[in-house]
Amino acid sequence: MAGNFIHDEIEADLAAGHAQTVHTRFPPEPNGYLHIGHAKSICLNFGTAKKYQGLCNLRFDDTNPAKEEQEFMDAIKADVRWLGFDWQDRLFFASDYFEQIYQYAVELIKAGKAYVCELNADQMREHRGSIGQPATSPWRDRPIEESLDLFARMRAGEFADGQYTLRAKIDLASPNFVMRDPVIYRIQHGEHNRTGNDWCIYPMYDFAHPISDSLEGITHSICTMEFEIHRPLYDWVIANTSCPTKSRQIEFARLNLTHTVMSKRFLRRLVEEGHVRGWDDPRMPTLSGLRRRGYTPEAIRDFCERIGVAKAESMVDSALLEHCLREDLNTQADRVMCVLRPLKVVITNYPEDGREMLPIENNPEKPERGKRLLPFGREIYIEQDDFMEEPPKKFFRLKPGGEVRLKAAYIIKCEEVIKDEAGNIVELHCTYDPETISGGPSTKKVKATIHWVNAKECKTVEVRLYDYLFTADNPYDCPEGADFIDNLNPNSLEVLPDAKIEPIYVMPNERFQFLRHGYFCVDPDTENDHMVFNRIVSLKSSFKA
RNA sequence: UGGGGUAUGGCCAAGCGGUAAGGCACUGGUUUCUGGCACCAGCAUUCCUAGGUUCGAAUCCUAGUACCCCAGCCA
Repeated sequence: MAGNFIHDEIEADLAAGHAQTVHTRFPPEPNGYLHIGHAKSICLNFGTAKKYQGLCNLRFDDTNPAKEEQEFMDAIKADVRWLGFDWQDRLFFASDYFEQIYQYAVELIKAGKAYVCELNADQMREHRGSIGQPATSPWRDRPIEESLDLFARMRAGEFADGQYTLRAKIDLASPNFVMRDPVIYRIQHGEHNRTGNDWCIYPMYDFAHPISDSLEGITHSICTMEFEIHRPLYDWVIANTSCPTKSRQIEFARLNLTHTVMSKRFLRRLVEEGHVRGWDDPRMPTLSGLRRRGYTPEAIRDFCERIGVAKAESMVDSALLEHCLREDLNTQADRVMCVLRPLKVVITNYPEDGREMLPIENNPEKPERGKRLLPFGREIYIEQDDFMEEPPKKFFRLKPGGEVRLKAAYIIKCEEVIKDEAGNIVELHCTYDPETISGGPSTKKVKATIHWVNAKECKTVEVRLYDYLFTADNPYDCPEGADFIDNLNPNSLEVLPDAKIEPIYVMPNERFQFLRHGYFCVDPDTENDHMVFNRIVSLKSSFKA
């Protein structure tokens, strides 16, 4: 893994003896699906641990039973594994530490460093103070014994939600609001998906996280920039409790990608309002969406490597992700010919019942992938776009009287354009030159080689072409009164129900390069007699009309 | 308006006082039975601005400017 400022810090810590090993963690809250932004964090945490021969834990930060679900935990584990990372036997849950966290809270109360407050949420807001104006709490000087008793009764379930909180006694006048006696425990009745009804009080993130890190022996707690102002509190908790080890929090900037949104809240809206077909819609930046689309874990890891890690807010161009994908798939994916929008071509000088099997390479980047045989015949389909009746000068595919090579077959010449009454081109009559068989002695050159399929021996398949979900680079950039939803790309999905593919057998999730089009993946909607392909990413093209 | 953070080409990003890495994008060209891939070449006299220190500054100092985050009993 390439270095970054976090690694510089880690190396300094190692050199100074502040840490002997490197132990990180990836701590998702199981309240949603992972997206490519999480992939950055996963690669950073697991990658950093590996770089320094350390370990990385997977820990669910499940301290808010109202939001968290088993479904998300299962999906998160599957996504992390799919991305290629292994937490071995180190799957942890903040909820495993509830009893210990509780005891640390008691310890704080006994030391006069925490107290039970009776302000409700609204009152606490009113007492929060403002810039230059300290917060207040009438309960700050409650006797230790009284807080201890109240806290025990909070745990025992004697009170209603919100009636009491436990607050750390730090500094009501701090310019950093996080330090103005933050709530560290709240009452929340309702079932927790792992601890059931064992608890009705739950620790806040700011209290549970440093303690969880410490209990697991985490040396470097890597998180995103918005937690930077929480770091004094993170350090305070470790310094003011007897928790076993000291961990250091280091923050980095989260990933933003052009043409998409990354916040869980907005992704949820896309799903719930039906703008996409689910969390795993191939247009979604979720790992499950990218997986279904056909993205490879290798490409995603490579992308996370290339974007770097820094503290400045940034928005990475989606073109980089696409580049990583093309680079990976170029060597991985076998080539196949598929005509997306078919145009029938009759080769008039080819025998009526003629048929021959022509060899074609599977992957020019990998000769060891060998060749396969393609059926050729008198009637074929070519791409509608590969013929133009009145082409611009730079167009060098098929035109009236013009010639092109059919990949792995012959050079054909367009003799006649057949149209219907409405003037639409319905068919082409061409002739072929038998001397120009691919691999043969002919030295005849033409400007273009196009793909084709045999009309008699091809399969009709459904192809789904995906484009950016949002037209704007930054979907949040919208006129006043508008919403990011208004930036949705109306053409983010185009379904082609009548594509023609050469006769092949496919495996679920298998990826191909459709020659001259792009990379495609078998979608799970595929059934025996109905194949569905997703376009993962198109090929680059330097053709300019 | 208090606190915290960040500013290097269109987009990321190295750089840590010795004279601006790399990738993506883009632009030319070579090659090609994929207008793909590969290959070659080009792409910041300048690092948010203005002063200062120094033989020498993107790097140090001073003063500004812009943007992001913070007043949940979310994480």
